[in-house]
Amino acid sequence: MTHQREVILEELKRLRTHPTADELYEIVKKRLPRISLATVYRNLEQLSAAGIIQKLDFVGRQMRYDGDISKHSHIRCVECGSVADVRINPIQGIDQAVIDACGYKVLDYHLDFLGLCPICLLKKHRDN
Amino acid sequence: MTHQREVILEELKRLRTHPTADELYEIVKKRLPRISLATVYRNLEQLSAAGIIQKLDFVGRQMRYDGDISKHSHIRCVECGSVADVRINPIQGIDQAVIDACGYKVLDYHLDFLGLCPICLLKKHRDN
DNA sequence: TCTTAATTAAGAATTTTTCTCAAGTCAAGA
DNA sequence: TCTTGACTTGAGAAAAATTCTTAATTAAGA
Repeated sequence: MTHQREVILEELKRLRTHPTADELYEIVKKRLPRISLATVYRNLEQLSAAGIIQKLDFVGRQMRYDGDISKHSHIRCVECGSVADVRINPIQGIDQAVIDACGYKVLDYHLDFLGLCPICLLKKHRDN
Repeated sequence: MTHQREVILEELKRLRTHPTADELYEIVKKRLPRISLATVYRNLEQLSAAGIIQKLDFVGRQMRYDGDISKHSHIRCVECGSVADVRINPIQGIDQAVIDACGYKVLDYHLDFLGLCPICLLKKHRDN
């Protein structure tokens, strides 16, 4: 475990914002000013391959990362792109329903939401 | 409605493969050899903004497009990236549960799956 | 048929991510 | 402590996906 990897993991676990690689790079740079963006990408890739963090590859074009690997849903604001956690009970018996419906074997599922965050909701109300 | 847009929409509606912009470009090019990739992107963007098609921006880094705008789930093969439809009953009362959990207003949700398609499942069995 | 506003093709530019490689670091054994 | 070899880093180049720019063309209404 290199120092760089340690700091990347530490900062990601501390954040609750599901940062992009670039956002995390800017934050880590405050502690390690000489770190390179490729190092951030490389370590995020390895940490998620090892199951230590989660790569959110279903929240739009850009990857986001989550230091919390417990199973939970996300909601993304369609206005500002912010992502929040949503704790919802797992759906029972869904795997078999999918195999029956399409023949694929289910490894995982994501129940994710699109919506408006409290701030953007307020803005909309003001504008109308 | 330009001829290009007509052909793009027609081919997308015909396909059941949730193509990427590039895949659709290759298919449309057989009918319109001089069409440019940017035209395909531009029209897919406009058609999805108009609600005539669906942009799948939660299936990985690359966007995919679906000519079927009826509400349904998708499953993506982790090996080959193929995407199939899954018809599952809508989840009751989920909107209120989310507002309670995180304060965001729900506009839409996606219940999507990761798994293995029948072909890759077979390959895995052969390799082991 | 004109007019004009929208759309096109082509390529440049941008954005996000991955790759390359020389130099640096680490861990374990001699 | 020194050496060795494998792993990792920083920096920039490259790749992949998408968007933008521009002059030319086309669609659609008057």
